[in-house]
Amino acid sequence: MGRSPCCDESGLKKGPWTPEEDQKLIKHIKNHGHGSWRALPKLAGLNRCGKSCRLRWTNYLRPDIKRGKFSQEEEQTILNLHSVLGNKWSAIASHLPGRTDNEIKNFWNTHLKKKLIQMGFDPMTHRPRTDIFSSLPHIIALASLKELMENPSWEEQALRLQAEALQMAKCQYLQYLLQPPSLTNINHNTNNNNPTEIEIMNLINSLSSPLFENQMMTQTNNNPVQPLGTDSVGLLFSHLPSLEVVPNNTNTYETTPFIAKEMYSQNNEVCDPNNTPWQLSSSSTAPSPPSVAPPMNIIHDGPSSNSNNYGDACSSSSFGGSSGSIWPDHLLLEDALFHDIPSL
DNA sequence: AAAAAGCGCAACCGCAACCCT
DNA sequence: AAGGGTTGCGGTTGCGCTTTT
Repeated sequence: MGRSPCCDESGLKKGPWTPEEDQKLIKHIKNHGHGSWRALPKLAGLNRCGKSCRLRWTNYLRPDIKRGKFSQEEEQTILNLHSVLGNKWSAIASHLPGRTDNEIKNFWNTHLKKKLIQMGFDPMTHRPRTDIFSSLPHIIALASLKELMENPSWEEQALRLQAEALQMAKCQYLQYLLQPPSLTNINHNTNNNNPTEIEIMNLINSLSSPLFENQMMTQTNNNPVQPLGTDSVGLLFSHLPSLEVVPNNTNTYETTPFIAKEMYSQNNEVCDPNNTPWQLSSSSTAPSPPSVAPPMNIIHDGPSSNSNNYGDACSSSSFGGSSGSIWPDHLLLEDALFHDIPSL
């Protein structure tokens, strides 16, 4: 197919727009709409290519554009959507009224991506980076050095830092073990590296620092904050449901209840405390999605089945299917980002 | 105070999908 | 069905501003 010559055409201005050009473009679109972008520059008296005009309008001049800092809600929405959609900036932007794909892309590249990397997460998979243990000695060394230089009681500090770094790494590894399969990988039913319950229990039991408790305590639904004991772990396994999010188009995505909850509920209504299977669709009687939510159907297939990665763990007799509804929000990256986790 | 480095963001580039004839 | 034109999208660049050295 032929490519449009666009800005390569000689004589057309490139680079930053002047206020005069902006005014011409705004005035023309106000009066005539944009029509054919290719024809617009001539009609509007602009020495620009249509592409440049379209970009300027959609990313900057459009009257409904929301400017300023991204709110924490917006930030979390971007993280959630990115974990499902990847770098589909326009799709993500469609859930954030007033924000452009370009703005979201920039925000991701300059802020969120770095934030994830700093916390030891892979920004593409949203999973903890698997090389955490290999880099641990380096991290500990750096952290210890910093403390040594700043704190007179350096021996104590160095020991404390080492312990905390190890705990943090364990937390991240646990998070990795318990996380749903890659959200961007639809065919994930095979996984030969499932952790055993004993491995996970041992890991949990070995974690005891305030740092760990901060990360691992339940914090939802105004429940009294309780550390996770054996029962909690059982619950945790028995309630890792598999969700299918089916957009109106033909693509199918799988996502976590956390993401769905974020997208469809503002008050934790979706996570039914009675474990009633819930279903959301444009025609259902379930809680209506917020205005930013996409017109999707969500099918909840109940507590985790053997068809997913958690099948073995969930069908285990020792972690029997008790009822409840607590999705381990605290195990998810998106939540962790907003907790007060000390950085090393 | 000046230079260097880092950061944020608007704008550009090129590809691919869509549309129209 | 094929081919050319148009639009949309994601990756990248470059520039101006801010912060650090």
